[in-house]
Amino acid sequence: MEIIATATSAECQELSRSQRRRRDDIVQAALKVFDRDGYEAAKMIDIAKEAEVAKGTLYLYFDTKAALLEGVVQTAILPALEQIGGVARAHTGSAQELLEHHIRAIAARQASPEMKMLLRLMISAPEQHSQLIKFFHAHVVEEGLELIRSTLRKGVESGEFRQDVADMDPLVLVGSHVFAPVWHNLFQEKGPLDIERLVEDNLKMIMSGLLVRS
Amino acid sequence: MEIIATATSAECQELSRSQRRRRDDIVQAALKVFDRDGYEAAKMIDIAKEAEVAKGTLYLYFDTKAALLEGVVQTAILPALEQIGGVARAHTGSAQELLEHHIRAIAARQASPEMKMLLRLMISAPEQHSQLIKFFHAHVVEEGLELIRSTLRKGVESGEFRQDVADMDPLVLVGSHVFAPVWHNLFQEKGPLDIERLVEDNLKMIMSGLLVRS
DNA sequence: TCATAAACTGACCCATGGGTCATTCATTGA
DNA sequence: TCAATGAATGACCCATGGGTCAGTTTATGA
Repeated sequence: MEIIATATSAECQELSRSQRRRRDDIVQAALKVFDRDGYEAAKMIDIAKEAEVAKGTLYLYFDTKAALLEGVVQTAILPALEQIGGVARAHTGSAQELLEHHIRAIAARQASPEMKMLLRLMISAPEQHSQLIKFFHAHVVEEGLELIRSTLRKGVESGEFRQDVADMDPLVLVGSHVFAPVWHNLFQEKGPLDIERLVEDNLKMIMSGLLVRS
Repeated sequence: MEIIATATSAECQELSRSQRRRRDDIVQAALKVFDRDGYEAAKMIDIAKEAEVAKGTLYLYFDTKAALLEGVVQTAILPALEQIGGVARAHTGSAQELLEHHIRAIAARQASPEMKMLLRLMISAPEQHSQLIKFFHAHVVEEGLELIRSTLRKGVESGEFRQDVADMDPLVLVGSHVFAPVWHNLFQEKGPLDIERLVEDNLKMIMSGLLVRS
């Protein structure tokens, strides 16, 4: 699994328009089947049927099943995971506002179907997808946590947050949101998480805690 | 996957002492291999080697690979998931104390290696383990959340917590802890979660929020 | 229209691993 | 010591599914 692959073997160079379309059909089909069955259980023949091509055709565009997965991650997953930062440095309002913005963004991102699939993929076979996990840790987890961490510091400096907040593990602020992909994988049928409500409740607690003001 | 199985086929009736030991060897070996490789990728021959028996011997004690998994879950997993309730009704202190107690208990439970394995198992093949997932949802997730919910109500009634806390989604109070099994599956090598610290930070935020007192 | 190449097909190959069972080994009791 | 019982073995069977490639169809362009 080469995440930042520099175009290997089958998917080299420029492809013609029709080739590009075909490739995209296959990627979309694979995304659907991988998501439905999981990577291990997904059968190449099913992906072929879904894409309405013969099995052999898959191998004209991707050398192996693993390469196809890589194509899916690169084409359909990673683009959805682009930065939420940027807003951070430009932002001029209160730390509280900024924190709220970040938490909403993280909650929305974690609720996406891509996250659901990614989580299943990574947990099912961590050894095989160690590169993907590394990428995910660096660009989703750490980046997200660091965003919050810096916002907490900012809030302490501006006097909005208590001193000890600066050393707080940022995970406690988004734990219920990063849990969403797990929920979607296991309990989707029990009714989906009400993300909106979760965010509101979380923000309420973050800002005020539970206790009545003494 | 029959979780509350009433002794099917192979594992019927009383077993002799030596048989019981053998069975337990196999369960322990299976637990180890399932945990290491995941259920799908785990090979019966590897479990046999781990238990220091021949492959055929496994089938004297368990009819199928799935039955072996069931044996593992029943023997090694479920007993570790026994109730955290009970304390609830007996407890006489403040709701705040009770809430803290529950959160510590939940955090500890979620940090266990059994949870790590269970999560992987369920996410890898939700269709096959729907019974297990149902059990897990009812006896771990819902029971845990209900415990918190009732404590929140108690705190509102006693005047410790704000009114609106009663309607809060309890997941926001334990999100970072139920995320622990995911972390352990994916990022163990990046250093384990500092559960103690996470609990302390979480409790601090739950009770006081982040803001300076106005 | 026809030659050439590129895209596509699906029957086939074969490694893998769950499950079987004829045979061997160990234990027990007379 | 010697059946007789049952536990244990591992070579074997076979379904599955990833990957191949000789043959077929479609597109191109002179």
